[in-house]
Amino acid sequence: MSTKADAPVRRAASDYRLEDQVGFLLRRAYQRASSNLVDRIGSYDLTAPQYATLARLYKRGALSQNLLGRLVAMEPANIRDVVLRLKKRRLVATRRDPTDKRLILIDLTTAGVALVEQLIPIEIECTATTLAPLKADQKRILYELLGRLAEG
Amino acid sequence: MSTKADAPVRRAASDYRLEDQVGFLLRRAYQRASSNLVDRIGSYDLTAPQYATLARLYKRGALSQNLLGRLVAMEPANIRDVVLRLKKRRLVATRRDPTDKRLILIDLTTAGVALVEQLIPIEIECTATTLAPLKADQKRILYELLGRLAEG
DNA sequence: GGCATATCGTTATGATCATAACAATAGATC
DNA sequence: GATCTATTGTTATGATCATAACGATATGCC
Repeated sequence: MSTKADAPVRRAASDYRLEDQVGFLLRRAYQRASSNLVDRIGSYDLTAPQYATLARLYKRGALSQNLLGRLVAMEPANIRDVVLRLKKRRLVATRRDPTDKRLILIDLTTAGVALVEQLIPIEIECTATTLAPLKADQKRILYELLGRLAEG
Repeated sequence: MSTKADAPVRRAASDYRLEDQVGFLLRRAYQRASSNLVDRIGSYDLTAPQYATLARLYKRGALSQNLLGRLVAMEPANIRDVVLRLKKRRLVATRRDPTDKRLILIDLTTAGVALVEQLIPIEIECTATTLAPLKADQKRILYELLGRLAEG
């Protein structure tokens, strides 16, 4: 704890504060949200990106690996690994697209569908927990602002 | 691209949307912010967490590795790796605390100080870029809300 | 048909991330 | 002083992340 004040104020003063940088704030807020989620669905051995992937497939049905990746904001190389892990656990199945040999179509298995339907209410509850410090109208504003940032 | 509409609406309908989950929004917003930063300081071969670490040391002076990690929101195992990389590049130096043999004190080298002072204005400019889609009062509100989320 | 370009998936590399288990030291308590 | 507990740093494991380079397939245009 003791920083041992052997050098008082060695750096040139500056108005700069790390806490004022959005990136840092966003990273910490995401850490919190992610931690909340893992606390709840961790017993299912699922991570946040894995859950997002399953949820996407649940809503949209079969998707090419590449498009699936874009819809969950993951690079091709990353969505590949996630799909591999989900496939190993039989939550997802793959097949080649007959009309476009480049594509790999990903879809939920029966087990995958069952799991997602079990997790969705937990996720909703978890989002509520994360947003608990905010009032209703503040939540709405936050969504609006975050959405604008993400879209750039 | 073509999803090949071979299965219309196979899942039970649900009000759930992935885009409504804060975690997902925060992750995407952080991706954007991080990408903006890397676009600008990438030529220095620095990542966002590495920059944050340097910035902390710049403001606070020498810190124990553990405390440094807490101040940049990184686990002990992770801050260790970051410090090792920065140390390898001579941006940071370490020494043992004489009064508490458990502690490793981290501090910027002369080269580290020079680099931070070069990067700070870039970071500030980068934050401005990320926040460009927002009006002044919206930025203020966003900070307020994100801060509240991060603290829990 | 043939060719340039674009897209898809893979591989490799390196940097975060979180978690658990562990040895060493410090501090508190008696 | 001896012992119990807390903290610090390390190691190991596994999952994201981003980036670049690459072969295979589609698509556009001529």
